[in-house]
Amino acid sequence: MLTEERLDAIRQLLSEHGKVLANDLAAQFGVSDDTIRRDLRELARLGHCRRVYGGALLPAPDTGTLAVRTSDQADVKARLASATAALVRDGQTLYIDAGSTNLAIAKALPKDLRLTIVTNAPAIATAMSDNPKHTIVVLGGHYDQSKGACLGPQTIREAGNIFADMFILGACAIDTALGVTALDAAEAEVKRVMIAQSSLLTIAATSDKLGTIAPFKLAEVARIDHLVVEHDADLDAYRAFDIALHRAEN
Amino acid sequence: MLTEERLDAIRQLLSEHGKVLANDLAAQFGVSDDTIRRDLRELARLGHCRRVYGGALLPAPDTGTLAVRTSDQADVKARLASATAALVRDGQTLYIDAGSTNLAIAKALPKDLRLTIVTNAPAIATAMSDNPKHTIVVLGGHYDQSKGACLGPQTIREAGNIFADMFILGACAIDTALGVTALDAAEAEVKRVMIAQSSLLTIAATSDKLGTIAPFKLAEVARIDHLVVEHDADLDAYRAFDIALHRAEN
DNA sequence: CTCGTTTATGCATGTTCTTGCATGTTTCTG
DNA sequence: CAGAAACATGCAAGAACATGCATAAACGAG
Repeated sequence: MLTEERLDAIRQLLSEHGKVLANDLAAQFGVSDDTIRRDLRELARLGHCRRVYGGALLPAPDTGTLAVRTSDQADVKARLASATAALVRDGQTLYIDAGSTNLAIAKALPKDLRLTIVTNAPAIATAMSDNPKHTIVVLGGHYDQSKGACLGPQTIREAGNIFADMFILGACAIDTALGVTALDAAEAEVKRVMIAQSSLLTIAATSDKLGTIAPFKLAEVARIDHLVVEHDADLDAYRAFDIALHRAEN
Repeated sequence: MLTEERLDAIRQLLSEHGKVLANDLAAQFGVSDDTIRRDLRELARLGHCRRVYGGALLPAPDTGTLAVRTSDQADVKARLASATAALVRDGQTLYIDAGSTNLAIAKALPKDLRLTIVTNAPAIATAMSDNPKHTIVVLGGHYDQSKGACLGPQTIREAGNIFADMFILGACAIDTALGVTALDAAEAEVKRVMIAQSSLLTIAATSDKLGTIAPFKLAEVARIDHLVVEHDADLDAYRAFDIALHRAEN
């Protein structure tokens, strides 16, 4: 049996049952556990499954409400947030798009700096503490409830008039070869405009985003100026680029 | 059974029943109490539950920044909200501006009606439960943190393109002789546009708003179509006008 | 056909994760 | 206050895992 056939078969079993066990697959296909694990690793990298101890599950389709996603990995996000917030300088204008990590970053922004914050995520606007040094601009448009963001032509039109010093990009996949990608077409459109209108591109990524791929391309990896990751992330593949790499504290 | 599956199952049981007992879970999944306790500890860390002696409960809904004003007179506002929400008809487009009473109204809107909700209050957009029948449009612009609303020329320009069946006007003073007035100039500008672009004008007012006056005039009292008040409000002065008067239940 | 390269695979090694149990502590209840 | 139940912590066994290396098959160029 060819390797590709086996991968297809695993995809098939996954979509049928929602889960697969590494042991079962090894016995079923007559290969070693190691080979199955390699397969699952590859499938996970392509986003076809989510690896768990003992096998793999179908990728979680937007786990529950926005509130749940926000509280998910709250400690990790808080650490990423404070590391990211440290990159901001007095007087800057920031684009911040949607995502629970970006929400945490917005909350962590230094309160003693004069900042202009432009966002298409209403939750970020409401989360900013009442601070006279912070000017907040909301990009309106059609509000996508599952994303927690305003998307669509009106949002893009409004963003077209605003240039920023830094764009804090959220919720996307990063692969050194294929670049920065997003899961949703409408979301990708807005993010592309924000990238084009910003001097610096900053991404704060939880480890599950690194080395993954999504359908809609946003930018090359080389376009990234600051990459903030968890303390134990593997950054070797990124050192070849001209990117300022930052680790969150443990 | 995979560990991840067990965690998912516990999440499921939690959302169904609102609580879980550690003993029951251990028996149900055929693992030790210790393992269940570890699971609950993990779920609590992720914010999916709140640990209590003997098991776990669903987490208390998080308290935002506007929580103080929102919780003020929460019972009164909830009653006003359900009375106001009853005025809405299927297929309508609604302008809803900022204010804690209006936030309560937005939450109380019937979930089985197709509605288009246009608001300059980001908190209202985020508060709407994920409902495919509701289309939500956010009016962007400069976000006034103390008001919790987008105000200014950009907001007005965007509102200029949208006509609604009803405007639910919030946070203003009402006097039978001097009309409907607002406390803030920028706020008043936006409200005036929304009034001009809406067929019906609805106001839900707590009793402390009746018979008071603020600097910036929005409209004559006769312009009001629906006035929703507390159960014990004195409405005599309003009967001379062609206004549909509604009392919230006690 | 032959040689070098690439790819897939299995195995050995060491690491990490999960789990149950033992121990001691905290919390509830009568 | 006393007993029981629930809990936290440390430990150990086993399963699952990652990694490096060796082997064998597949492949392409000369």
